[in-house]
Amino acid sequence: MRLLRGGARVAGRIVEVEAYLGAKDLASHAAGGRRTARNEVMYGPPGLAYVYFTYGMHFCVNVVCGRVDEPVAVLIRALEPLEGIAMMRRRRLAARGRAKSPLHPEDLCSGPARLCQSLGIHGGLNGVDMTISPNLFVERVPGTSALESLVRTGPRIGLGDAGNWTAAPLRFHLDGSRHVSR
DNA sequence: ATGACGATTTACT
DNA sequence: GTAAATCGTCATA
Repeated sequence: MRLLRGGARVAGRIVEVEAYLGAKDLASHAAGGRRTARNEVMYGPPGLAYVYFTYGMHFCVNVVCGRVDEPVAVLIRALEPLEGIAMMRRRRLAARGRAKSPLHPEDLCSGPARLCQSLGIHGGLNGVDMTISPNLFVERVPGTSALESLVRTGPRIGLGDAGNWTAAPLRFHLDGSRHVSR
């Protein structure tokens, strides 16, 4: 699968995701059935983009996957850059201000907030239909498949204490990809 | 009204 | 490994 940003035509292959499985998932923004202005689109139909702002400075993007009123979503954590790499680099450099460390190709989209910088994903895209919108969509890459043997699983990253759910193996990434988050 | 806390990134010791 | 940056959101009062 790949994530594509329209207009400037910037795209990447999805190589790392995390699943958030509804009201029972204590690590989810919708844990316990919490429903607020911020997470409202998680309760919408599948295919919507749930874009949220966090840590006072970063955006992250999810694909809503559950039925209406079921807050299931998949957080896109990393991409392998495919198109518009020069644009990605420009946006990342701009977002970092005058950072000192070098910006390697594998630093462009290897993290949920990094990929949002590279693709120019912001709060204005919250709620867009990713199956239709020319601005932001996900599509299958012809001739490819996520073979189970190439996908590894593990605990989700960056969670606080989420009880039983803290260590649930709901992070999935392509084995051996240099573009997954560190 | 207030305060604690992030589904993170970056730099520094 | 530890810590700073930085502010919207949410629970509590």
